[in-house]
This record gives sequence, structure tokens and C-alpha cells, in this order.
Amino acid sequence: MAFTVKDVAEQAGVSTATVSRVLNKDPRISAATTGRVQKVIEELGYAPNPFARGLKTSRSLTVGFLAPEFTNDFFLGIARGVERRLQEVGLTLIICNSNEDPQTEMDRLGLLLDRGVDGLIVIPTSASGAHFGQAVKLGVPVVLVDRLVDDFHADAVLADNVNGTYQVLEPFLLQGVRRIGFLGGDQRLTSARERYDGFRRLLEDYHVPFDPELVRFGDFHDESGSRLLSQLLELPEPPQLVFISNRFMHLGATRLLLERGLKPDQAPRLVAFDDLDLAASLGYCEAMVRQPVHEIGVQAAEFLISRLSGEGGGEPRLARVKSQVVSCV
Amino acid sequence: MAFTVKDVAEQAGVSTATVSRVLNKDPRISAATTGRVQKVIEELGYAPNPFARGLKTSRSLTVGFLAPEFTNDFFLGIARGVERRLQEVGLTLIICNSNEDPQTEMDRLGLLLDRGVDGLIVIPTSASGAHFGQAVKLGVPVVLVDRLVDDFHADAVLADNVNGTYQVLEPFLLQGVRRIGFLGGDQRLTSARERYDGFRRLLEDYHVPFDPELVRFGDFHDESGSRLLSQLLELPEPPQLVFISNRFMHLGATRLLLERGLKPDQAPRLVAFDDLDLAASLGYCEAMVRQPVHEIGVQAAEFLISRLSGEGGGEPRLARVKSQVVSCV
DNA sequence: CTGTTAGCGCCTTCAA
DNA sequence: TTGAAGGCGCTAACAG
Repeated sequence: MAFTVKDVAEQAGVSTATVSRVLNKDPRISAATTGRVQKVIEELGYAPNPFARGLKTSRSLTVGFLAPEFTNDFFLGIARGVERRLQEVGLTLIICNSNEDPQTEMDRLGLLLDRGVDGLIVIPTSASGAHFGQAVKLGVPVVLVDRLVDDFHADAVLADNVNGTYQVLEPFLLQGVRRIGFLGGDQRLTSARERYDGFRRLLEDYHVPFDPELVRFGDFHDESGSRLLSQLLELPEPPQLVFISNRFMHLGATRLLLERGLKPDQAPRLVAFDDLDLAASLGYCEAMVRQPVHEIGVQAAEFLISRLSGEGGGEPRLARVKSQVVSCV
Repeated sequence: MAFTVKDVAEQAGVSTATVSRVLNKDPRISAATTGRVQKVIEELGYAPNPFARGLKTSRSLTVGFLAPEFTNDFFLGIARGVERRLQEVGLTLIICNSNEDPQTEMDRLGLLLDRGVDGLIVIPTSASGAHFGQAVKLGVPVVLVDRLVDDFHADAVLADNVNGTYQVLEPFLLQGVRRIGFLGGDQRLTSARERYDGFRRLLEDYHVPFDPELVRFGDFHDESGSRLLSQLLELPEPPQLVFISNRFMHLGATRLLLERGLKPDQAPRLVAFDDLDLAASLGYCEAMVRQPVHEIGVQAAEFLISRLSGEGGGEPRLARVKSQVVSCV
């Protein structure tokens, strides 16, 4: 068995309360005593028992993170930012996989709450979010990332989807491009809807008539990227430029072009959300909207930390993190 | 505050001990009592306090996972397999990022141990592993994944690197290809060394003289992939075929070929470890060695679970997980 | 500035 | 088959 406060107290010739105070940086302890206790702690290699501490304080110093998928650099890049920031204030992150499935999401939520997490950072799988209410009811604050949900309001950190879409496309409209295709993601997700909004707004601002034939909706997976792009290619008059709503659809679309053996000058120009490896070297893609994953994570952590220290009032806060247009040429 | 055993006991008209026994499936409790208690538990939505339980049992039902990098599908694919298996036996996974840095690895190790994890699954960052000894000393079993380390022996799950390399290259030797380049990873890592071993063994078996000029070592990152391949391209007589040791180096190498504007028939053929998106569509790559990430994770979890239930004896066990050659044509 | 003390919620002997 | 009771290690009143 490891050492306890009692051992430290005896060794240092003080009471357990004093040891506890040193541990928790109580300012009332004299420098001399603090030093003596610290020394014993070091010598013994003592570390407080997290269970006993948790039992007493009912705080686990642990935060749960719910990601729809592990093998997705966007989600895990965010997790990394979260973790980095949390670690600075002594919080540990437990990452769970909701597997893009609302049922699994609920299960994992329950699991994390049972484990006594102090807070939760969630990238929701679906549009329904009523189940997050139970966390709040238990006094566990929740921060939503990337997507909002119905029936539940909380602090949220979203990418600036509207402007990202707008800005990556605008140069082409200025150049006179008018026939623009749009490959959308699952419209039940905030991020997908907002990218579509940006597209529509841009068309309006530039008085481009809306052509429903050029707009196709998929599900953010690569298969839908290739399928929808092939639909656009089969039109009597294919678009000159196609906006693609995320990395995976971009991947699928690119694969389609490669497999059809189309050279860049035989295919529509592409612009897309997210970074895609090799896209810049392949010649199809003109520009990508890079989401600052790290910043998104840090901002989410920031919201949570402030809630955990009782700040923020009752109002859900919303942070928009600016994305960056990266040219591929 | 949530409900406690005491609340349940009162509601059910039994003692707290009985409730505890029901919770822990003690077989001595009568079916009638069990039923009654279960019912109250359900009604109240009671869940045992993990801290109190941990304090008592000194088991957290938590396992730590140390990955060198979050945004790497190989590592997180493994984590996913681990998590899936652990969840079946009621264990939760805490994933930490060692950031490809031995110092961070030590810090996180300490953090996880302080948090009271019951076991540890580690993809080591470097060849040194003495620090893992402290986990074992605390009675926390460790399973190594993908790489072995010096000064520390434990159960380990490794890909079948030698055979993977051998098998992906052999068809070409049978076709008479003799001039084969090799782009190696960091040779301090088991996985990188073993892939090189497979290469050397193959050359011997087929009596191909070893040409050091064709062999270059990098660090598993994309930059080294492009740099080393460009070195090979500059040789008076470049290789006909190049083996690349992992996904990221493959990515870098592919980018180089694209940026040089080399058509597949103007460049060496490639074969590589790991899956690379688009590689199959680009025409440079002949075959890839797919590592069964999910299985690797499950096997690692299996080792850990058996250690946690006291099995396995004193002998470190080694599992080799077969990889699969995927043709790109 | 420091010590004493009483639990936090649960499990587990010991008794019945 | 069940109940009573002590204590796991720590913190936070309350004293001094």
C-alpha cells in the first residue's frame, strides 16, 4: 500500500490537517512548516489517493470528452487542444467514442457520469440532445463543440462555418464564376447546415440564381462525396466549381476524379472544408478552409474551466472560432 | 446529492450490507431480496459512488492508454479496439497523449498512476522503458503495443512486421525485380527495425546482393518520406521498386512524386506499410500492408484483462498480429 | 498558524 | 441468508 497523509504527518511531526493544507496550498501555513512537509512528501514519493479525495470533495478532477469517431483528425485534434488546456489546471481528460450513434452516445454519457466526471465536452452525434440534460441536473456542466443540438442549451464552440464557406468561394464569384456546385453534409448537423447557409448567402449577395440541380446533400462520408460528385458530372452542363462540405466527402470526390482518369483541366475546380492530405499536390483543389482544431479545443476547455469555477452566469455562451482559407496553388 | 446505499437500504427495508451484496452479485442473497433491492435501485436511479467504491477496493475500473500522437489513425484505431473490449468487462479507458516525447510520456505515466488506473496500455514513444517499472512496482500491469522497449519487459502485442514486409515484396522478386529501395523508419523503434529485418531477410533468401545506397533511414514522418525518396531518385540508377516503412513516409513520398509531376510510369513502383487514402487511385503504389488495428487493440485489452484477473503467471507474453497485403490494382 | 475530529459512501469481516 | 459496525484516506469545520 502507498503512503497516506498520516505517514507524512508523522514523519514531518505535524497533523494530517496540516499535510492536507500543504497539499491544497492553503496560504495560512507558515513557510517553514510547508517546506518541512513538502520535503517529506518528496522523500516518501507520496501522492494523495484520488478516491479518498474524490469521496470527500466529490470532485474527480476529470473531464469527459465524447467524440463521434476516434479515427478522425478533426475530432482528435480538438481533443488534443482540450487536453492541453485542461492539463494546465490539473484536470484529466477521459475520451470516449460515441461511434456516430445516438444510442452509444447516451450509454457513454451515462458511463462518464457514473465515473463522476466534473464536466463534459461533447461533439454531438445527432441533432437530439435532451439526454445531456441529465448531466446538468447532476451539476455537471456541458460544453458542446462543432454542433448544436435540439432541446438542450449550453456553452458551445463552433467553427465559423458561414464565413468560411463564404470566403473560400467569394474570389471565384469575383472572377465571374457562376455555375457552382454544392456537396452538402447531413443537414441535421449544425455544421453542415451553416455551410449551406454560407453558400446560399453568397449566391444572394452576388445575385446568382439558385439552381437546385447543382446542390446535393450527403452525409459527410467519402462514399457520398464520390456519389454526389458523379451526379454533378453527369449533368448536361456540369458546374465549373464545386464546394465540398468536409474532408471525407472531399476525399471521396477526389478519388472519383482520379479513378475516372480526369485531369485537373477536365474536371470542375474544387474547394472544400478541412485539410486534405495531397489535395494541394493533386491539382483539383483550389482552396481549403482550415479549421483551427487546436483553438477550438482550447476554447471549449476554457468554457468548461470557467463553469467549473462557478463563473459564466446562467447564459449559455457561444464562441465562433475563425477558420482560415488556404490556397492550394 | 445523489442517492446512496443507505437510501436504497431504507426504501427496500434491508441493511446497507445487503444492498452492497446485491450490487456485487453476491450469490448468497435470496432471489426475493435481490429482486426487491434491484427494483428500488431502478426506481431511484441509484448508481454507486465510484470514489467510495474505489477507496474501499482500491480499484478504479479504469485503464490508461498512452498514445504517441492523437491525430494518427493507427494509434487511435488501436485505442478503439482496446476500448471496445474493455467496455465489455466494465472498464473505462483514459487516453493520454505522450506527444512523441519521452519526457511527456513519463509525466503522463505519473498522472495516470496518480489517478489510480488499474492497468496500462502503452505505445511507447522511444526505446527507453525503465520508467514503466514504477507502474509494475505499484501493482499496475502494463501491456506494450507496437513497440518493445529496453530495460522493461511486459506483455506485448506487435504487428507481424517481418512477414508483412516480406510478403508485400516477395511477388516482385519472383517477377525478377532486383533493384529495390528501402525507406526505413526510426531504427530505435522495434517496428521500424523489424521491417528492415524483413527486407534484409528477403534479399538473402533471394540472393540479391545488398546495396547500401538503396537503403535510407528516416523517422516515420512525411518530410523524411519525400526527402529520402528524392535521394533515391537522384541516384545514377534509381530503384525499380521502393518499400516505404509507414503511412506518413508514404504520404511524403507520394507528394514528392506528384509535385515533381512524375507519372506512375516515370517513377519507381511503391509498396508501403499501412493504408494510405488515395494511394490505390494514384497509380504509384502496387500494394500496401494493412495492419489490423482493431485486432491489435483487442489483443492488448485481452492481455491486460487476464493480468487484472491475476492470470498469466510471471512470463511476459508476446502476441504477433498478422497483417494483410492489399493489392492496389 | 495548527491540531482534533467527524464523516464522505462503500465493502467486508464478524455475528447472528 | 442477513445485519451491525468499523474503516479505507482525505478534507473541512471547529477549536485553540
